[in-house]
Amino acid sequence: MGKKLTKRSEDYSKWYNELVVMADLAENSAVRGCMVIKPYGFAIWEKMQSELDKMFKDTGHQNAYFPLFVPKSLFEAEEKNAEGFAKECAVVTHYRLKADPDNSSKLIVDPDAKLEEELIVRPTSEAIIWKTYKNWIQSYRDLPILINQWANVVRWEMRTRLFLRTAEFLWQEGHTAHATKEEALKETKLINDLYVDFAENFMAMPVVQGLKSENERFAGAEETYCIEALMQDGKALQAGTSHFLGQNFSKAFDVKFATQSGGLEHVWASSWGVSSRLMGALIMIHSDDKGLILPPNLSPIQVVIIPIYKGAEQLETISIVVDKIKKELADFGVSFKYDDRDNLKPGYKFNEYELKGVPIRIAIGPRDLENNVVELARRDTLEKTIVPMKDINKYIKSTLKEIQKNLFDKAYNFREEHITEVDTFDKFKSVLSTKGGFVSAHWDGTLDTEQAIKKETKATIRCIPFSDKNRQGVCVYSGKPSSQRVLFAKAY
RNA sequence: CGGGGUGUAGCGUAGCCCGGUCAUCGCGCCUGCUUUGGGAGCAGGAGGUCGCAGGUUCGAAUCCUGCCACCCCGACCA
Repeated sequence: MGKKLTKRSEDYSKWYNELVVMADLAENSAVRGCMVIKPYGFAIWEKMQSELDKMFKDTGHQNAYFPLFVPKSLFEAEEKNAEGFAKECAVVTHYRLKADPDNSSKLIVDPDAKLEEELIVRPTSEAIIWKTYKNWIQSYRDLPILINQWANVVRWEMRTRLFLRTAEFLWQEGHTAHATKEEALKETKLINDLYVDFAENFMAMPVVQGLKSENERFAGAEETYCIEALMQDGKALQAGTSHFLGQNFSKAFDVKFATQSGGLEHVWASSWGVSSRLMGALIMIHSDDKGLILPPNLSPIQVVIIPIYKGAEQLETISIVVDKIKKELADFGVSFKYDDRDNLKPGYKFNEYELKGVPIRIAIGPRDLENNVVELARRDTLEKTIVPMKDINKYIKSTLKEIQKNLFDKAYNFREEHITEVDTFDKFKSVLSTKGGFVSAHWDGTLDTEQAIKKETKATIRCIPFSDKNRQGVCVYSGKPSSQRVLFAKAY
């Protein structure tokens, strides 16, 4: 913290490190690719968590918690799911350590403490949750089950990237069970819409909403709905997914229910999640050369107040006025911080809160006291305004809204400028290599074409958008007929 | 797992080619005084297994071998 940022880094991992949330990596492979979330970073996550949690509960969901460990046999039950994750699992094989007989200061794994069955550290919880649901569901009266879990999961990725792909990450995972296919599909779509709402209205991050291609789909899913965002460097980021699981898991775990008419059927399911990756997205989508820019709706501190003074006496005079402002802000539901640390100069604090992305700064000094005004500065435009003391609340209320909107509009315009429709493969390649962003192109719907394009350009199908449907054309690669444009991009 | 790079104080680094007062500099930290409207100044001070383990040598941050971690590019992926 406190290091001067002179230019945007191409390397976002480094960028994060410079910012407020830092990963301190231990020096051994056991915690390879894990991150430490520092207090300010975690405050952002908590804010995101609490807003999302509210949205889940408003739509009838409940929180629960399931174990970290999944016995291997359970994991095997759903083949596709197991296949999808088998290559990247942390596995517990022993339950005890003992002193090394050759070196008493060292510990070794006790070979006598080998587990009869290995435990998988959950990469996702479908298996253990469906094992549990089997006992919870007998009748249509037990349905639907609408459960969400806030948890950590572990995926032993070959290559990690801070925030975007860490070995351990925080997320929420929803797992729902329904009596009918229609209901499960409706739930899948409901959450997809909810994620759009959260991304756009809280994160100020415009997203494209649509379906994943079969190739990009979650292994155990019949259909994967996604939201896809575009970062400032022109790369796409999958921001949240919602899966229609059909009866895959209920069949794998034999979860049947008695229907109203006396039949016995497998239940229908959905699962969905967003992760701490969203923090990475939030940083990447709004930051500028001065540091983070947080949308007011998610900023742990919306307003920071910085006193400018000489000597304890002046500080005291200012603090009395600030007390009044603090009270008004609190009544107003605005979160704020009064930074009266004496060992740092105002200029230092200005830069610190700009680095942290606090939306509005109030500076107040003797000159302002005389004129009964304060200086307000907004982080997104860096504009400063002198505001009469009595208008502070009004100004702050409207400015917080304006900043939220401005951030969204800015990101939206950038996104729109970076969706390029192309009709030839040459154009496809040149847009990708020069301008970046989403390339909107016709696709014949085959896996072969998708993989050939990926091999040649590194671009994948990010999303088959819900908008932009039913436009006839020919596939940009194969020339075969196509009924819809899809979005390609290089992705994180 | 393949290809490239890096590892020196809390952070960022110089030194490595050509072994020998080379452990350098900046930020940060501690003490004191002066400062405070855009990252304070001066003076003094603390802080290091030079990634780890071997080897070569009279002598290794520097050369050799092995290992580990991190970063970038692939494969894989939220």
